[in-house]
Amino acid sequence: MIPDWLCYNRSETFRGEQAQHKSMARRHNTDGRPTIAQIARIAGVSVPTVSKVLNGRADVSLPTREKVERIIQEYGFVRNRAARALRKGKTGLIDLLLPRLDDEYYLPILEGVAQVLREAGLRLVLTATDYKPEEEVRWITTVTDHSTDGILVVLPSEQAIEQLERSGLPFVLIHNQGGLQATAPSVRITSWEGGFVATTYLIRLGHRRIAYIGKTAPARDAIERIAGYRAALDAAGLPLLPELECDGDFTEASGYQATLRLLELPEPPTAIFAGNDRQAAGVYRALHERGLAIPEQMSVVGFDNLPYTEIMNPPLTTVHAPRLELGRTAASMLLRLINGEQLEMPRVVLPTHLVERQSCCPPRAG
Amino acid sequence: MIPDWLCYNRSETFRGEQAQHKSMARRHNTDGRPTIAQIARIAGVSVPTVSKVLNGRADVSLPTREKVERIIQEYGFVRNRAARALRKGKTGLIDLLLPRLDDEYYLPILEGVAQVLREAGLRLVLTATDYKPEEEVRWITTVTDHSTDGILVVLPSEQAIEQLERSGLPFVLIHNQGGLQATAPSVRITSWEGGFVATTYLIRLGHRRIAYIGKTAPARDAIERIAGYRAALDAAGLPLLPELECDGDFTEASGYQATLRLLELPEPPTAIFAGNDRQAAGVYRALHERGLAIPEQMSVVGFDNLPYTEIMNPPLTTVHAPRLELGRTAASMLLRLINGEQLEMPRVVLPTHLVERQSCCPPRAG
DNA sequence: TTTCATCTAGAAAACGATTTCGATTTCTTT
DNA sequence: AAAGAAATCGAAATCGTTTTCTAGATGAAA
Repeated sequence: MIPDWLCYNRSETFRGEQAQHKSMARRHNTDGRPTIAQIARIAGVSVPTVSKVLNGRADVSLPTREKVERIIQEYGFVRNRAARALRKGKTGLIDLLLPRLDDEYYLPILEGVAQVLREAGLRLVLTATDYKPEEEVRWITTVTDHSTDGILVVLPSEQAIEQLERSGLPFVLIHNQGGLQATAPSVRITSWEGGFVATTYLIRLGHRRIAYIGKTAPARDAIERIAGYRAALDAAGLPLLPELECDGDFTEASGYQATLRLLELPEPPTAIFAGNDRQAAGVYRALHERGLAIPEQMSVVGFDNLPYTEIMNPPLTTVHAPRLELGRTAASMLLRLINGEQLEMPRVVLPTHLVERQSCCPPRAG
Repeated sequence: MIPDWLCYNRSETFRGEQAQHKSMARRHNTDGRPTIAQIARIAGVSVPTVSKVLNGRADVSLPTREKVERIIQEYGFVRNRAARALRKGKTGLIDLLLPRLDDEYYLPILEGVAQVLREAGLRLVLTATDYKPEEEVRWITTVTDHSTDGILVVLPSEQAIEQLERSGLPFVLIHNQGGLQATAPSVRITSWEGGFVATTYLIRLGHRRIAYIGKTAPARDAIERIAGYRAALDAAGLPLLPELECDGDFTEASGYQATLRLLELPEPPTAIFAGNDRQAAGVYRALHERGLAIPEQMSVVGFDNLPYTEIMNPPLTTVHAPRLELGRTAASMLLRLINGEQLEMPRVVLPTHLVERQSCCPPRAG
């Protein structure tokens, strides 16, 4: 009688174990990791049975299940993801495209995405595009194969969005620059409101001459921030003074330069709303160099709430951009899309809020 | 006569295109993405020929190659990574395990790894372990399946290293805490030397009472830093004063606390070597609060050279930890390991160096 | 004891690519 | 023109898993 551990795939067994040399038989599986077939043979069951045990199917008797589980434990078996992905059409991988990795701004976004994916048992494939749209398109091409189940893109270019829509893969955009009519799922922050609130805060403190830095930054968020600034001045009945709207590309250096120019004005401002925290750091440096006290001689407000704003001297009052939530929300939305669910709110906007610290006070009388 | 586009895999063609319903025929490939078989059929060639074109094999005639390439272009075909990975036994994925993502210290490491992998055409799977060894072990288990070709681990735990060695997968450790006798491939920085150089620099400036903060941080790098500090004092014939070696767990708060205690000493130090930049930020805060001028009344040196040290007031003199190179080097080593090469230098140590800025000067006479 | 429903387990067919190897065809060479 | 070499192409096997579908075994009900 033939023992049942010989019954499965006998021809394969013979060729695999007897007719061929050992070295040939395991050409691929060189690291000696067992496959389902080997586990099955050892346990004296069929391959599907092992698969059923692995996937917690019901149609396996308790003794069989326990035997298989013991052997899986003993041999430290883990299943081959590629084979599983091929068969199931899912890879368990999510792509995240970031403009760059050496910018701490994106770090909480990354962290938020990672948190949600970890909870869902998915893994995160990270790609930096270096702000180059061609790079982005190139990556989306390689990403659009079956290698991931979904894509998150931070600051996507128009072409990237087009390509994503064509690909048919689930995706969610973070900080979408695109036009307001766009329908692609996306998560943004209320930059306009942040600019409005920051400026209004300075106005309430009594400031009348408030400068803004960052007019030349092209990102949509930057445009909204200055729009919020202007709207706040307007709402308070204050004039919009062109000489108080400074160029700035959201770098520390441009904040420094702009501040020096502001200080040379016949009538300098009493407060500066830096478009982001990096520019605020430049503002600080210029003010320190000129020996001006913050906030007594100049109030400063930033935007983003980067970690180091807390340890600036004095700690910077700034608009908090909820970047962790940005990442978490986008990832959650993507998960729902992958699940085939409809998003009741495909375009989410997360609120910003002012974090009051010690870089602002009322202007000096006179 | 039978047209040649019908000749390949006829039975499959019939079942796939005629006998079955459309919905059933493409149960998996729901997004309408073409497969090699479909491209082959359209081009009137066999599946292997398309594969050869895709892989740039030589045994394809120019007209055939061009025809296939045109059709691949036209239909926007991209090959299924899972299938390729299964067959080739390589996934094109590298795992990077980081303690956490919300710590900007690791950012340049991540960037360095990403750079090298991008150049190599590999993709980066990112995982944060949150400093929990169990998490780490859990992840290494799921990672040790065939889903990645290699693993990079930052600050690995002992158990993680053991598990990696058992797995047989190529791996490289970054900031390995382990014993000096360990043979696993790893990349570290010269923390001891950094501590030595920083302290010596202060001694050369004329300081005699130099404090160190960060005695309680358990990481190997922290231990080496204080050892370098002590060695420098020793080499200069200066006494090791226990009251000048402060507790500190490398957080901003502990730098602040330690500084306050140091200032209450009957004879406070004239210089502080903060174990890292975060603690240096706490030192600054305490000194600013007490109205002490940096560097005139207190010299400060940090360690790590985080981005914000440049914009501190005054800019912080600190020891540069080459974190980008840490990432690049580790990734390059891993690539070589994956290629089956032997590493002539499995344990690499990258040099640190002092970055002189404006937080140090000679102590006041008397 | 017979009949029918319920469990279990396995054979075989996918999933989509790559690789090997043999069969043609085409090109040289004598 | 015949023989050998080189170029080109495709049939079939394979990677390791999941899924479907069917065949026995077992149990319960009549």
